[in-house]
Amino acid sequence: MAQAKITSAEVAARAGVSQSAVSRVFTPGASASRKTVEKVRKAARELGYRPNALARAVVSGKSRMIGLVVAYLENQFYPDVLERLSNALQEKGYHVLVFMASHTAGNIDTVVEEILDYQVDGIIAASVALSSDLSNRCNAAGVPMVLFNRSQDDKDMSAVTSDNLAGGRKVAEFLIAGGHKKIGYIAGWEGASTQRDREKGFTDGLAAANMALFAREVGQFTMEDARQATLRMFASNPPDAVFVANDHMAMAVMDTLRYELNLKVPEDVSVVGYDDVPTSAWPAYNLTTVRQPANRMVAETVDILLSKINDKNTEPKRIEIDGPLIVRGSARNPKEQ
Amino acid sequence: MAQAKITSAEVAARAGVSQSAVSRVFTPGASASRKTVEKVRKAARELGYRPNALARAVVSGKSRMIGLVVAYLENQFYPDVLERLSNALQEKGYHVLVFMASHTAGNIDTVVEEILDYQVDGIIAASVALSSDLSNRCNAAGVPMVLFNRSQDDKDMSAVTSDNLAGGRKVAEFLIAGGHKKIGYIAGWEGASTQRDREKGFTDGLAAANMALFAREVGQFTMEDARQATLRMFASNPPDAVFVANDHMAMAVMDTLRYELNLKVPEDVSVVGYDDVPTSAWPAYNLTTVRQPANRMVAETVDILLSKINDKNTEPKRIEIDGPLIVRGSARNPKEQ
DNA sequence: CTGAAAGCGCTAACAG
DNA sequence: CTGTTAGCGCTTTCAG
Repeated sequence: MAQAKITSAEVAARAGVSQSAVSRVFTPGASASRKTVEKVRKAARELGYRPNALARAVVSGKSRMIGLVVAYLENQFYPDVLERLSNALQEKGYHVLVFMASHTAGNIDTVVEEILDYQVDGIIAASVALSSDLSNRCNAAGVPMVLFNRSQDDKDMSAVTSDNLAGGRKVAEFLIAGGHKKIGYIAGWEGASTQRDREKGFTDGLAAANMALFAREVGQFTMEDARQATLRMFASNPPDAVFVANDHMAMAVMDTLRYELNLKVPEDVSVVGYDDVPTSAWPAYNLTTVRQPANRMVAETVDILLSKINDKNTEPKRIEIDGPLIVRGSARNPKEQ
Repeated sequence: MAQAKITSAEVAARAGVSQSAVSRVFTPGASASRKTVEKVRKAARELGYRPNALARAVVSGKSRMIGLVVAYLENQFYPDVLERLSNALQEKGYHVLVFMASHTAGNIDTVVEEILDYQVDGIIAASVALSSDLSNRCNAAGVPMVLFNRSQDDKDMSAVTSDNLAGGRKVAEFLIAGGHKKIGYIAGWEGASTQRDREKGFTDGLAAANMALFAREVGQFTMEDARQATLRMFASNPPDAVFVANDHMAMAVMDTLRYELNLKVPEDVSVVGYDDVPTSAWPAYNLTTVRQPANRMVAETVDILLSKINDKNTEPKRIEIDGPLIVRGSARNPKEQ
């Protein structure tokens, strides 16, 4: 039957020490004599005692929980990131409280309020834009936050992204080197900084070679919108290459090209994506793409967040990590011409 | 600057009522006069007060957090489930504390102990097997647990799965009806109940038609192992159809068949999977598969867990939800012969 | 190093 | 309905 939970007082009684002694034994930085430690550990083991993390949090003001806000897990990049993030944080003794900022479950502002209620030590917002009002609240509550894969103009906000500008430019250079003349772009949701930066880098790269976008459609970062965008683009004036703002959409674009438009990739059209999600390496897609170095991005994110937790006065940091172009088979390769 | 957090006492002072009055106003089931409610709400709004969920949890014994143990998010079925689970729980006022039971971050037993430390109200274990010792600890701690997509012999353990036995049988019948004579099976990790049940249902279905497995290899539920398994199977005695224990592996099998073995699917080999993950519907795979009704499985899981939280004496339940065979193009279709 | 005592912010009887 | 009074389980001074 459900045995009542063991308290430190009970352990203390059994070990013949004070309750605070028990607390010290289970507090990382505290000191106790070898003898006390042994007695307490023994009693604790026999009773099956484990400290109550919540009570500890209430009094110490540190919950060792990190709130993670994430919008949708359909794009493979995010499960991957979630897993890495959770692992990295677990290693540091933190745990992740997940909040889905989906459409159904109330708006994002509500979600962040709820997170704050749980006294998280920090917040990671993955691919969600926050009202500045909200970031103020977090600040007011003294809860550091870092944006993952999004950046905001707000100078006090830490953010980790890949170098989307450079990435977009690399794609342009690659496509130009491949001899493409009619280059199209399928955009993501235009409110996203990643979308804007990738496009900017891309068109800058084009401009550097005196070229401009031959066609442009918006795919909103969803597969269905990307499909529609592809159909529209190829109905009017078909390009010979298309850069798609992320892999998730790029795969929809490839499918649409191949199975609805009967076009060959890369013979008829070159396709390049962004992210390098696991699926992109599958033979069926074999997608040329810019890699977002998830491991390094995660490491930086955790790093910044923990620094800020340990010292609230740490300056906000914006990091852009360079990612390589991964050349596979979905785009004509200049080297092999 | 980081303003100190507001307490109910401060709100009480400003509203000119007692601290407990404030507590009542913010406690769902409690009663307070219209007048008090107004005064308190006003003061709270002005101060930006929100109740501390952790302090509440300590004293009430209810944290309104659910621990979710999940092993790996690479198989798309799980991100999908995680998202649905989190949404469903959020709607009921619960939040999800995620624990990755990965290889790197310590073994699963440790993970569950950590969850328990956070005083979660319940645990959902997705696709992870627990030592019976561990389920005892949860029981002892009075924390209900339900297994998702796994079942265990332990009769006290609630579990929600699809009807894997029936699913496996459907595949056998479908393949037989398709006129296949040499039917192979690529197994998942053999410790998994899903693997065992799917295979059992499948071979039972074969046996009912006086057939037996023509070939069998183990793919461990990973793409690379599945690839190797495929290579082995087709090197020795190639079947004309293969049932793969889940979609994640099935896609690796298809890729291997097409791009390494130069076989056509379904002309040379029929492939059928299990799960119906989003990717399976993509034109590149167009995989015939047994759908696991994630939405219903999630709904049941949440239902069972919350019932048990509200009344610890609720009987454990094992639910198997029937899922349809989704006929697409990766296997020869009897109807079209 | 150790115990006693004072809280952390909140809920839950308990009288009124 | 409301305020007062105890705690929840733990950390953290503070003397010793």
